[in-house]
Amino acid sequence: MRFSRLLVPTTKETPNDATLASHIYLIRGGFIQSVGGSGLYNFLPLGKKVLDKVRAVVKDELDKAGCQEVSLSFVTPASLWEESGRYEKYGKELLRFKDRKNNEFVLGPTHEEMMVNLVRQSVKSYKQLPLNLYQINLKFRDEIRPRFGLMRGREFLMKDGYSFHVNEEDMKREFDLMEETYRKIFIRLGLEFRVVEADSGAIGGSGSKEFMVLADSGEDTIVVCDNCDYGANIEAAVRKEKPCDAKAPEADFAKSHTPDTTTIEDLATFFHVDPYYLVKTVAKRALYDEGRSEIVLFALRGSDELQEVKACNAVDANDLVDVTEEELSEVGLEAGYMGPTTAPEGVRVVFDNNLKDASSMICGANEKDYHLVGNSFVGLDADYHDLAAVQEGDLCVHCGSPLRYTKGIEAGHIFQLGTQYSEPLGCNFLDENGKAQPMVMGTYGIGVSRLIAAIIEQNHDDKGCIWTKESAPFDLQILVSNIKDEEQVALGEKLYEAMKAKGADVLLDDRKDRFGAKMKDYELLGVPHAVVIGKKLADGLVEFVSRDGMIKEEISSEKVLNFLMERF
RNA sequence: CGGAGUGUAGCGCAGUCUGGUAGCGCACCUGGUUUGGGACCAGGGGGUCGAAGGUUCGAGUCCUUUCACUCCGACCA
Repeated sequence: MRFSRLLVPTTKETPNDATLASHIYLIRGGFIQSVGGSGLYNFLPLGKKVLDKVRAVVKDELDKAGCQEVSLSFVTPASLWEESGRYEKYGKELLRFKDRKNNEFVLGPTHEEMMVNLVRQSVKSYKQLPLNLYQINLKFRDEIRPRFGLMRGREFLMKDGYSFHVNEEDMKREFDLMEETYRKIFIRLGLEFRVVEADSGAIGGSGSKEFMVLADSGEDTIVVCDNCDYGANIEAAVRKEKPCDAKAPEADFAKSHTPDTTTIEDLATFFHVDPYYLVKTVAKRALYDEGRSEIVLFALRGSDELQEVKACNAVDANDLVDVTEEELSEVGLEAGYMGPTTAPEGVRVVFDNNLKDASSMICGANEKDYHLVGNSFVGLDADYHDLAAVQEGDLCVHCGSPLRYTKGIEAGHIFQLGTQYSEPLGCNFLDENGKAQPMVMGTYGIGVSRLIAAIIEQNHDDKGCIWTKESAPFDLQILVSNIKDEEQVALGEKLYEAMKAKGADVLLDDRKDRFGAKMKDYELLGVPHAVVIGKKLADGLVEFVSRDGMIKEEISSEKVLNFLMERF
């Protein structure tokens, strides 16, 4: 391709809403173009090339692993979502609309229902299983707050795959195969990543893993162990039971007057105890289907923080929202003095696992200005769940080493679904005995357009993009410094034609601009290698540039063709 | 949905308080000079001033309504 013919509107100025490197450079480099803000983007020729290359890697590895590509209708009848029960559960991110006949449709952010529908219509026998089908298509998610360019757009390209099996065991085999396949994809794309245990969220199911591209700008906090390979999203991370060095307070059970002592900090000071021996009681309103909701008290140690996703899962709610003091009063609760043991009738209480058999605890008395001391939960029959967020320094359940936080970009997610969708949607097969059984499913996603952002987040410098080999828009860029110098042009053309003939994807910068402008554009676009044909050609020399580190190497102009032929 | 802002040329912005010819930088077009780090000179094109209504002789500017977008928070593959 000739630069003079290429539509790449590069700019010097950064768009004012862009803060992330990937967002800035993808826009400035003319890869993508914002469509009236709001998380919608056009892919310009260069962006489309990168997208296609990433997509090709994904497809190649999946096909090698035996998956089959399909393409599902983008518009989905709402009835399918009603069948699976997700129509209500999914919330406002699901874009819903009606056609002229007033039938309801959705634009799917993920396509479990559609794929199950496809399979239940065409697969009847165990002989046709297992099956792994995927598509790489646009998805739409009506984000509350789209931002960060391709990282969190509303419309995005995603690979979503679904596998169907006769039993759990075979599904797990496929799940492991997909993990391996995903690893290959991420490695080929040149990414530094970590596979972590995750919460399953709205997709549902159990045993899910996320592929996190490590980057400081990542939106997810992940907990990792440096000693072993344990890694988990903060939403799902577990830790070794936490001991406490501080002495337990000695007190018999009693009601204690504690005016103006409403925070854990105040209480710890007031009683001179470690927060470990205090009960933190967090009230949330849990939202369920059909608009039902209730106030739930989550009790955990004062030294811990509530992990909302865990809490939400513990009560099987669709969502948790904050409650106001007025709402608390209505059910007889007093902010700052809530406790799990004396909660008013009808208020649901969930205990953190860490409180099981705990003693010498201090908690709110559910009465203004009073706390209860000397509580013992030994043998207490209560609703116990893991509710606490793992903190840095907590110990790994596998090897006992300290855990630490890092940031990641979620670029892939694989789930063991089981029969969660096949059962309600009636996706059954006949087994050897002619008995109908629901298929056991797995589901696997990769955010393809998000991967592009992730690649740049991880691979850039202060000048622009540094594409990895398999994601680069071109293999090589040939930069003719002065387009009026016939010798330079002649060599540039010769190399360009020769490399093109060899099958390399080459970009020839034949524009009339000055050297500086061309160089800046090269750095911004981030093609892995360039040949710069400039002033030194008079001395028989050209430069070979590697974008990563901007390493320049002088090469004889006579030998450069051979050099390139060997290298590309 | 809560708080704060912004809508003026493709992009970034001034002009609005105090009503009176629609501006600047970048980008774009023409001609010329220039060609190793985003050049220079000269000339030029491009606007329903987010939308609707109102006040006024006159509205980008004042009033009312409305829409959109951005940022912080909550939330989220």
